[in-house]
Amino acid sequence: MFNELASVKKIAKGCVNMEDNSVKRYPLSKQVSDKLEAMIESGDYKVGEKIPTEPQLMEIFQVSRNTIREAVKSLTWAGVLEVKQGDGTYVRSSDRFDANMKQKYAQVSLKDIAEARNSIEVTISRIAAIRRNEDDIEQIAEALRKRKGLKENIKENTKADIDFHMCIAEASHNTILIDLYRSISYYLEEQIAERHMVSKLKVEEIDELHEKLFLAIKEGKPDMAEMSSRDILDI
Amino acid sequence: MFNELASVKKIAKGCVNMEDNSVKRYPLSKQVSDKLEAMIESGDYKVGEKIPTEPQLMEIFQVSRNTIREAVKSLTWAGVLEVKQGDGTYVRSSDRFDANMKQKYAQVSLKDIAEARNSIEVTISRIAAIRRNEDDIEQIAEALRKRKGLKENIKENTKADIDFHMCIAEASHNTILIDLYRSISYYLEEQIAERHMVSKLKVEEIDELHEKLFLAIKEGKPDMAEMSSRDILDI
DNA sequence: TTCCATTTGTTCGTATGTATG
DNA sequence: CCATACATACGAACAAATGGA
Repeated sequence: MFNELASVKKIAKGCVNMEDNSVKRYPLSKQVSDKLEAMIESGDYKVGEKIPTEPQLMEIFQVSRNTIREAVKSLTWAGVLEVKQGDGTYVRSSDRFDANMKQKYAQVSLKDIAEARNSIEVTISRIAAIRRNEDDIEQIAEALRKRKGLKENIKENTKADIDFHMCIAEASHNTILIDLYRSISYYLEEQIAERHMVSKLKVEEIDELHEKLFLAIKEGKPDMAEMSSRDILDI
Repeated sequence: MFNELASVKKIAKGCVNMEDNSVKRYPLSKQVSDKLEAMIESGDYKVGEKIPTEPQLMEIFQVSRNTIREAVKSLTWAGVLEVKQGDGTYVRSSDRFDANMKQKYAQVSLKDIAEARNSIEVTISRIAAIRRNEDDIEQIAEALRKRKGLKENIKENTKADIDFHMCIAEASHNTILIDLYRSISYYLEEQIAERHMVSKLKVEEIDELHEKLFLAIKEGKPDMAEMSSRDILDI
């Protein structure tokens, strides 16, 4: 079953000598976790699947059980693996990023989270206005159309709204800001979906504000984009 | 030196019996980390201070070194402790919130990370100008003084600079923004420490910009704070 | 500067407990 | 009940980094 794993390159014990006299530490446990993560990312083990047992991993990587456990533990804390005592270890997610977010947000007030999201949204709008390309503009325009289309269905509307802002986030071309914004947005979506329900403005006015934001980004005006974004949030 | 610790209640080995027949596992390492965290939260060990060495902790809690290390590790990953090989273990934060973002950031380009940090810094400056209180202003002023003081030692200077901006972050009174900023800052501190070395401006001009940011926050001018913050980063 | 004691880092072996199927 | 698999804990040895003599 794990024959293909027998071809795993022998793990180098101790340190790795670099050019000159510099030495880079590369702990066995780190080597193992790196290899495991690479295997997961390359699809050797898919999400939901069980990875080999600890004794099997000992055999595969030729290290002690403690080292295996150390590696598995780090991937567990990174959200990549999920361990079930008496059963086995499963692949939870191939994405290292949003796994931990939920746990972290659990204790923080919704108000702070919303504010953090809004802050990032404003700053993202500014960057997007500077860095967007033609493709981004097209994507945002499309999302804006969809957003305008539906009015009655709240859930659909919320989703369209998030899509619109996610398109803007993508246009910032900054991986970490995108991931931060997405993680927080999805978390908030689960918690509340009524930002537009408490709005003091009419639907038409909100649409207009979004239109303005789009134009600012399209025309590459960061200050205007930032202001428009703030206007939307200050509803 | 650690006599007051001798009074720590003996840690119960094995399991804790609950009412009925339910049994709740309470691992030694978890007991140790809980106690350590409680001590930190209660002020027995303050932020920046060194906690007892591993052998001392073994003596205090009467458990093996591996157990101590497991406990310390969990607090390290929770952002509460900071371990320095060959030196000791320090209290980084009494707040358990900032989980290990380091691993999450590992695959993202430094450029994106720096930009994300700068974005958050700008938005934090704006919020701080709105929400700061007298105590915040005093803290920031103090950090500004320290920042101005030393000029030659690069490492010290970097630390003072981070402290200054962390004070501003604290003044925003938004837990998640503070933690995001702190996590990213610490990560960047390890990666690069030369933001001011590549600066095109003279030291005096940089100082002046920081002074301006402080005044904007002190006088409660969000727009001016945001602009000043951006000026500092656009160096 | 070198040397050395201290402190943490990594890895192994071993034993025993607990949960699952 | 039992074989399997993971959880916890102890002890030991050596490596590597730090700070001070």
